[in-house]
Amino acid sequence: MPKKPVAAKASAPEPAPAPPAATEPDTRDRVLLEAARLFRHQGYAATTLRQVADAAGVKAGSIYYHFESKEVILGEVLDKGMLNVTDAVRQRVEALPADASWRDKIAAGITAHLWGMLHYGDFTSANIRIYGQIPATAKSRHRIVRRVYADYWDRMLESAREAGELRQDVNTTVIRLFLIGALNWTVEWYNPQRGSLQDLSRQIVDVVFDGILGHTKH
Amino acid sequence: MPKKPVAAKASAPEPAPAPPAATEPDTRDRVLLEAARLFRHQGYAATTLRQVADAAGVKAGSIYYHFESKEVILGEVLDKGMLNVTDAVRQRVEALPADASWRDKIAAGITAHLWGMLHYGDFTSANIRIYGQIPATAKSRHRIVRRVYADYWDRMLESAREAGELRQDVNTTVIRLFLIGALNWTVEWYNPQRGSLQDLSRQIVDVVFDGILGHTKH
DNA sequence: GTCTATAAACTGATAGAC
DNA sequence: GTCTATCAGTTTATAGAC
Repeated sequence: MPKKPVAAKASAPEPAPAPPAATEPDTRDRVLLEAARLFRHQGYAATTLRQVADAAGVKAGSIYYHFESKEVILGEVLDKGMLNVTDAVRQRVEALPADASWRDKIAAGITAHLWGMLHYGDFTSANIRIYGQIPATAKSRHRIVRRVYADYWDRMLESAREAGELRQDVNTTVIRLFLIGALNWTVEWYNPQRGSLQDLSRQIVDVVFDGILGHTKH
Repeated sequence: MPKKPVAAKASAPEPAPAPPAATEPDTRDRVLLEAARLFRHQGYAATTLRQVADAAGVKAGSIYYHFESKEVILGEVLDKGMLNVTDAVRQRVEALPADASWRDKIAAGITAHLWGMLHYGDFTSANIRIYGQIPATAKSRHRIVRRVYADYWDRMLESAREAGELRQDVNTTVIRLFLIGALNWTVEWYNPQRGSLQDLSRQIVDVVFDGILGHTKH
């Protein structure tokens, strides 16, 4: 049962690994990609390995060469959805100048979360759609990946509050749950034909910061 | 195949219908209730009619006396989730005094939507969780019920905007999608043990109206 | 690495007794 | 109204050829 190569072994005199260029994904990656797409639109239990195999261009039996079971595929799809968004947010926030305000960091986090959600749509949408519907074992194995991301936001919001950049009369956990929930749901309704992602991000950041009433001033 | 009695027939000299008191739900209602609960936690396709029957205290074959098919059960669960919330919001908004501002109406709508989502949790959560995962036929039959509710909010937000009570630089459709999405997601994270629904409603209305920064003034 | 063939179990739905 | 029994079709996963 081969695993995805993570790094070249130091001692093996192999040829240099091919650059991760715009080459077609191998069977293993195609299975994950199509599984995410099918989990998203049909749910986990409703998706058969025959469907995944068909979409990936192999026969059902061949999947078991790459994955131990259907649940292992599920685990990888869930993790990939969360980790992609986590990485996108981290990179964007940490790319800000050292003197950036917490307001700037939160705005960057919102923009990056939106971009990540929509860019990895099948993985992220599958994640939020089916998380409440999967076997308890898969759920508990994935929970830590979610916790890490929640903690990242909690620290950011708490710091902003301590710096006086956030309102004091609303719980930061409530803000985090409300905000992330709202952002997650965009993947269910955003339509690129009705406006650019950049424009949507601007509107959402404005509403999150200043509300929908609009007679505010900074 | 009996249908749920909707109103007493004018010509039939039947005894007065029993008051809809705190009596146990009949088999048909129990099936709907347990189906909603199982759809919510397992998804539509993953839920077997044997599971629904067991939970409702009957045998699988008996379900077909009350429902034509599994998909008919699905349709009723989906409609019930949306209609319950729609009714709750309508009643609460229309109960306001005649001179209520649009701001008051929107606040009442948010509070009622939250209450409805959480009070009919299995139906509403099943609805938002599985809507993207059901057969196209069931989807299209349910779509109109969703459209009615979206239109109600669009009219309310548009009126508020025309009255100058809403910011002009954000699309009202974006506001509606973002707001309803955020409110829907509360059913996935709200925990009554961490605070009352009343307190949560207050915090959410405040954040939606004035944002998370907090240095605003009216 | 991918295939075919198959095992063992489960599915929605129907027929007919009571 | 509810039951038992059953049909025809699926499902995940395995074994072994190539």
